[in-house]
Amino acid sequence: MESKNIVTSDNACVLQEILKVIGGKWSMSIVYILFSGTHRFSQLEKSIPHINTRMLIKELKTLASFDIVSRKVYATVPPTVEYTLTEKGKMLKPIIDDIYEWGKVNM
Amino acid sequence: MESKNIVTSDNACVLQEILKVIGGKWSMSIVYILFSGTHRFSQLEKSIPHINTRMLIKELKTLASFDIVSRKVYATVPPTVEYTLTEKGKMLKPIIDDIYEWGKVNM
DNA sequence: TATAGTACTTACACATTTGTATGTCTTATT
DNA sequence: AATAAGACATACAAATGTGTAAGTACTATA
Repeated sequence: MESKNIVTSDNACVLQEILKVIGGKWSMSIVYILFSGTHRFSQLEKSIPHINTRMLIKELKTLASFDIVSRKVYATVPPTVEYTLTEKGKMLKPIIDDIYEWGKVNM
Repeated sequence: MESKNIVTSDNACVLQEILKVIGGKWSMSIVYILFSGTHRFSQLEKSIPHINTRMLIKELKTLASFDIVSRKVYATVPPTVEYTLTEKGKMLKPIIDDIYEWGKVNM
């Protein structure tokens, strides 16, 4: 079952879908933070320098829609929301570790 | 030397630099093709469905500027140009393999 | 003389992503 | 009565990315 190193419509599609998840400016930073465990919205905001509210919201929404992170809402006042990586999200770890490794060696 | 899972300005920068390389719509497809060896411009164009000239040129230029691919020009008529992955480029293989793997399992 | 082949370049326009600023909701505190 | 806290939403603008169409250079071939 060797790959033939041809970019077909199929695997190009897969690549481009994945870029929707990890290709954004902030996605990998968010996922990286969540590797260390559940975080609240405000904690994420503090942990990621220079991100703004709108972007954090938007990325979390995207990540949730791809089932990379899960949201848990507590009906407190003011509201509390926790974000946690799903199993699918946790499986991104080798990719992001590799990327970091590559970056450290090559940049 | 455990990482502390904090996105600093430094490592966020690394992530964002890497996205300039692998974050474009076509970059990973090009690199993927080049894993199988040196290709000419026209071969790349044929191997990657739906890419257009301008985008291929532009991505190759970016990849070359990051020293991911190298260009070799032959003074023939019409001109011949060969593109090959550099060592740095070849080191992207585990990343892209992981991404594919993740995609196959999760999408 | 016209056309084809190869590797581009340029100008323009449309689309998507990102950023900035401000507003909303509910209740407790000053 | 005004303010703060937490997690958003909304409107708008600026910045980037992507696509389309056409053109360039040189020479061999029909």
